Amino acid sequence: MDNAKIAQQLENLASLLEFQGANPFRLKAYRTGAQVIRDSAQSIADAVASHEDLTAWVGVGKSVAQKCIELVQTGTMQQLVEIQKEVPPTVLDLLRVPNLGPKKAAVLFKELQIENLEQLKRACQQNEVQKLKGFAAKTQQAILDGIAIAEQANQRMRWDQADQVVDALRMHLQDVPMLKRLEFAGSYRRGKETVGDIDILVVSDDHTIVMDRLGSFPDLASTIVRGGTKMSIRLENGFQVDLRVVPEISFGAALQYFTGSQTHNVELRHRAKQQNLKINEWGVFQIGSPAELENNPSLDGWVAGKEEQDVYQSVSLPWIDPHLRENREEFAWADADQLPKLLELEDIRGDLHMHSTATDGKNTIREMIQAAQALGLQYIAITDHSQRVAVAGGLDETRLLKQWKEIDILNAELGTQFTVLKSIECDIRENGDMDLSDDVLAEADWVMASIHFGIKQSRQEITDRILGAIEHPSVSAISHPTGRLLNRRPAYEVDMAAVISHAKKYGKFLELNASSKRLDLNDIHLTHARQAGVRIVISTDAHSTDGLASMRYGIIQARRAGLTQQHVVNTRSWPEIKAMIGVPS
DNA sequence: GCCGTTTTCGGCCCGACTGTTTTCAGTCG
Repeated sequence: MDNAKIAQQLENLASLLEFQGANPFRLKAYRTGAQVIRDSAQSIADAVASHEDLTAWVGVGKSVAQKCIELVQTGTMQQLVEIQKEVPPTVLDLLRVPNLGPKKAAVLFKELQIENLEQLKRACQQNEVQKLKGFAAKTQQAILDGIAIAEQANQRMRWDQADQVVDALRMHLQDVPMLKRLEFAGSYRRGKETVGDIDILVVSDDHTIVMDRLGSFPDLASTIVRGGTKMSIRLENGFQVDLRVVPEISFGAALQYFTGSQTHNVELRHRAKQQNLKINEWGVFQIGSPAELENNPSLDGWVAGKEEQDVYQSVSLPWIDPHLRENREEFAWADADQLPKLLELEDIRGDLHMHSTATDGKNTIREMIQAAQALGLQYIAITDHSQRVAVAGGLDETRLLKQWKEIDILNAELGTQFTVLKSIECDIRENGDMDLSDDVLAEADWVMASIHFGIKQSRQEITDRILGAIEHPSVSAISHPTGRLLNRRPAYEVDMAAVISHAKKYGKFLELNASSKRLDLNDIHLTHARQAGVRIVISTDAHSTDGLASMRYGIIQARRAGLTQQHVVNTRSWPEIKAMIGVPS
């Protein structure tokens, strides 16, 4: 059982206990434990096998440790099994309904035996819900509205989709009269691969005019709440947009607060408290000061809040990049004054994964070269599909060798200014064989190996296929190593810890596929690769000249994993990369 | 349930908004 599964079980346990009204701090403890376990590069299963003391991990105490041991050794958690006899797991669906939290859901379960969305909907329609104490007509209607939202796709947006919504909102809001500052916060600003809602932060002396403008956004479906400083709307596509209007003196504190993540903020405020300070969205305050009592930044006791870096500075921390704010390593780095200089788009010198019209790409090699040159790149690899990918017109050896002759001619034309690598995205067949002969692969400049078929195989089979490819002398990198498609297809079963250690041993690279639909590896796997010393290649997998712009999505993902220029191979010249392939890192 | 450079007990981040209320609980972020 891997860390993610263990974390999921702990979270389920916390949610079901919450339903039963358990001590909130106990739930917090389980959820903290789950996050620590999910983020850790070390396998819990391995730690249990070697009788390691799990309570040495901060956030894991006696109880969570015992549950981990039980899960690893037996595959189940008795306490979870027991509680599921009392509370059916389907009740967790109820918690996805906006306006319905654990307290109200528990009442509905207890009083009306409601276990799922279908039963809840019927109870509302039959006016059973509004008869309950603490519920009334408005609450019943709010639940009914919420069910419709929960039944909708209810997915998080991919970051690139959120980016488009943000652009539209910015265009709509930026010329509001008397608008002093406008910023987008939340998981969008943290660059998370998917975004749950959009958070807008505004400084203006006139709250009404800003909120009225948001209320006229063309894609608006409904206004959820509107108060003095806060407004929430729902868009036609179901997504929520939150607006906060704050005074100029509070902008930094509010930006920090609404950027999150929640666990990052909890840690920051915890540190503030130890220094007799309190941080909220209005600023940093001396505890017990008049301003703290009044929440009025103009009074004494206000310490900081105008700029985000002032907030961090007030608790003796350097400004921390939003991409790192997940309460993983950033505070330890900040304490040691070792925050990394994160990778930037300008650091990238080449793109080592793209397709041409020879297979399923939309542009010719010459067009891809021109587009790459326009972006300032020094080299590209044309990595068309191999023959196994028949639907894409994958290349057999004859066609591949012909393409390489074409590339020779182009390189002769280009001179020393730009280099096109003779490459291939070679499939790892279901039986573990490479899709092209060793002789042909040996002639390539650059070989990426990837899995497109047999993705339902067992964890062991898929892992073995990838480990075999890593060992192949001609393979340089494994592309989109987990095969996931965001919001569409989960990762296939693969032992990433084994892949990472094998890549290290054989000096091969792992790809961060920058396509906004993939972003594969994810931030956690990238972090583990960095910690293990495995080098990463970030590439676009472009199927057209436009696709080359996807590099920026990969940069954000890499930054979230704390990657710097030195962790990423294609920040180097091609000859430097070539010298690194197959050299254990 | 977890934690500790004030603590092995006593605290655990913090505030806005809504609805059902006579002063606050629930939900959300």
